[in-house]
Amino acid sequence: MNEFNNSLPMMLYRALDVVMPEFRRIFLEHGLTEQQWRVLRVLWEDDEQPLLVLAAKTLISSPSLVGVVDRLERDGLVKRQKNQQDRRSVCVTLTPQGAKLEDEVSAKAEAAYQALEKRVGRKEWQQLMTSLEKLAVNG
Amino acid sequence: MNEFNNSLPMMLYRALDVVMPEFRRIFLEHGLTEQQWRVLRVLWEDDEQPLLVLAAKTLISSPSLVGVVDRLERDGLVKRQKNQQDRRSVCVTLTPQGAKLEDEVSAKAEAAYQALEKRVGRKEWQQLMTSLEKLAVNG
DNA sequence: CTAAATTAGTTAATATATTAATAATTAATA
DNA sequence: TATTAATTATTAATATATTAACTAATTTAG
Repeated sequence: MNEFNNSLPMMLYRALDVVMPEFRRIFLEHGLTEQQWRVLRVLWEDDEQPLLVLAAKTLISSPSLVGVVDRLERDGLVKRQKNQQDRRSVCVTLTPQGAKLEDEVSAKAEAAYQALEKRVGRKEWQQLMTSLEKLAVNG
Repeated sequence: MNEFNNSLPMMLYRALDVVMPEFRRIFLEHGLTEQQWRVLRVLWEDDEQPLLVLAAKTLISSPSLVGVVDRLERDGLVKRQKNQQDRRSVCVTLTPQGAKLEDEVSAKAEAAYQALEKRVGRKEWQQLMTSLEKLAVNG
C-alpha cells in the first residue's frame, strides 16, 4: 500500500485536499464554487477574455467551462459577448455585480493564502514551488 | 495574472494536468476510470476493506466512492459484503475478474510511472516528494 | 439500562470532469 | 477559388466532486 499511497499523483491529490477546503469554504460564503471563483479571479485581473483563453488560464477544460460560465451568467456575474472580428469566438465579461464581488472575496482569500504561506514557511514554500515549476515543464 | 497563475493551488493543478492524462489513457484502454483504478489498486494490495477505509486510502470522498463502487460492482469487478460484527460496515472485495485485471493494467501503469520518474530525474523527484510530504503534514 | 451522541454507508441536489462528437467559422491550399 | 483542414464554442453521455441530509446500527453518558 505504501507505494501507491506515496506515489506522486496521490501526493499531489493529498496536497490539494489539505490546502483547498478552507478556500472553498470562503468561496461558498459568497455563493461561489471554486471554479466560478477561478474564472472571476482571472477576469478581475484582466476583463473581457475569449472562452478558450479563460480555459487555459483557469485550467478548466472548455466543455466544463461552458457550464461554469453558464451559471455565472445565470447569477448575473458575467456576460457573453460575441466577437465581431472572429464570430467563432465568445468574449466573457464581468458585469458590475461580478466586478463588485472582488472586494468582498479577495481580501479573505488573500488572507487565507498568506496564512498558508506562513504556516508552510518561506523556505519550504519556495522549495515546493520550484519543484512544481520544474515538474510542469518536463513532466 | 502572474500571481494567480503561480499560486500554490494552480501549480498543484497544473502538475496533475501534466502527469495524469497518460495514466488515464492507459486505464481507459481497460475500461477503467482513474477512480475505479484507484479502488482496484488498493484492493489488489490488500483485498476486502470497509468502504470508509477505502475512501481514506483512495482519497475519494464517501459519497463519490459509493458511486465508484456501484459501477465496479455493475461491471463485475468487485462485490459488497456485509460485515456481521458491525452491520453498519460494508466490505468491498475483488471478484476473480477484478483480481485478474491487475496483470493487464499494472505493468503498463508501472512502466509509465517509471518513465515519468526517469523524466523528472531522481534528485528532483526526491526533492518534490519531500516538499509534498511536508505540505501534507503542516499545510 | 436508556436517551443522546456517534459512526458507516447512503441518497439527494447541484456542479464539475472527461471523452467524443458536432455546428459554425475561419484559415490554408491545391 | 473551391475545398479541405483547422479552430471556437458547444452539446451529449457518462462519471465524479461537494455539501447537506438521512438511515440504520453502535457507543457513550448519565
